[in-house]
Amino acid sequence: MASLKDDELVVALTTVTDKAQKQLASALSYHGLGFSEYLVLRCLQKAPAHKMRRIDLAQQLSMSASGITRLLNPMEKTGLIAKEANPRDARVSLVTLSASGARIFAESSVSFAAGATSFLEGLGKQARKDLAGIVTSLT
Amino acid sequence: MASLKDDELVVALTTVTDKAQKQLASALSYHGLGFSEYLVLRCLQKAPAHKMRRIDLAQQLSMSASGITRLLNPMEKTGLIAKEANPRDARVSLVTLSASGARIFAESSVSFAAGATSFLEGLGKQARKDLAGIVTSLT
DNA sequence: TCTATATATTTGCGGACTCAACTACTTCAC
DNA sequence: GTGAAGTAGTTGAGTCCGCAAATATATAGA
Repeated sequence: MASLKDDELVVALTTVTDKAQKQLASALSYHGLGFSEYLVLRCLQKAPAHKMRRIDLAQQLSMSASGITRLLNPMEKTGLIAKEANPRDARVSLVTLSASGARIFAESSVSFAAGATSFLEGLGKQARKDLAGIVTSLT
Repeated sequence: MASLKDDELVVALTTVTDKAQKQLASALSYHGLGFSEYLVLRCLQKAPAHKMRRIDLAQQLSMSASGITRLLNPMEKTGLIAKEANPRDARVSLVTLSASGARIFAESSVSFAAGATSFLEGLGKQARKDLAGIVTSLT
C-alpha cells in the first residue's frame, strides 16, 4: 500500500511518537511523574544494585549531563532516588533507587504499560513484531 | 525474533525517534532552521495557496496555540513567513509562505531528506513499507 | 613530583514549549 | 438587536532541557 518517501516516513514517525509520548506523559502524571523521570526509574530498576552514575543515565536517556542534574534534583528531594558517593572516584556521584522510588515505579509502570498497549492497539501481532525488528535495527 | 512487550516497544520507539529528531535538527541547523520551523514551512508548502490559520498549524504540529505564536514571531521577523488578515473573520490571522521562506524550505528539504535517508539506511525496502503501514495505522 | 589532559558534575544563561488568563471578534438564542 | 457562549490569538509565568563555562577530581607523562 502506501509507500512514503524517506522524509515523509520520518515526519510521520516523529508525529506518531510525539502523540505516544503525550499519552504516556498524561498517564504518568497521575503518579506525579514526568516522562523522563519515569525513564530514570526504569533505568535504575534494571541496573545492577539499582545504582548508576549520572553520566551513564544521561547516555541511556540521550540527555546532557546538565539535564540529568536538573532532572534528578527534585527526584532526590521527593525521595524517589538517593545520592551516594563512590569511594574509588570522588568525581562521580552514584544514583540509587529508593524503596519509595521502587514502589512508585511499580505503580506507574502499570499505567505506563496500559498506555503503551492502548497506543499500539491498532496493530496486530505481526505488525508489532515488525515494529520491534525495525526499532532494534534502527538503534 | 525479538518480541518486546508493549511498554518496551514504545520506549524503544521514543528512543529511536528522539535520535532521528536530533540528527535532523542538526542537519537543519545549517540552514538556520529548527525542527518545528521546518515543519511549519513544510505545512505551508503543502497548504492551498501556501496559506494557513495559526490554529490549524497548531493542530497539524500537535502544538498549543501559544507555542505557534512564539514559534512564528521570529520566523516573521526573518521574513520566512508573512502575516495576512482574513477579511471574513477579523479574529484569524493567516500565515503565508514568503518567497524567501519557500527558497529556504527547498534548500533545507534536501538536507532533511538526506538526514532521513541516512537515518533509515539500516532498513530494507520491505521494512520501510512495513514501517509506513504501521505509522499510518497508528495515526 | 609536577604539569597537562581527561572525566564527572554543577551552574548561568537562554530556547522552546505549555497552561491559564486575557483580549478581541463572531455567532447564536431569544 | 442584545446578551451569552464560542473561537482565534497573545501574554505571563513556569517547566524542561541544552550549551558553555566553572569546579573538582583522576590519570598519564616528563
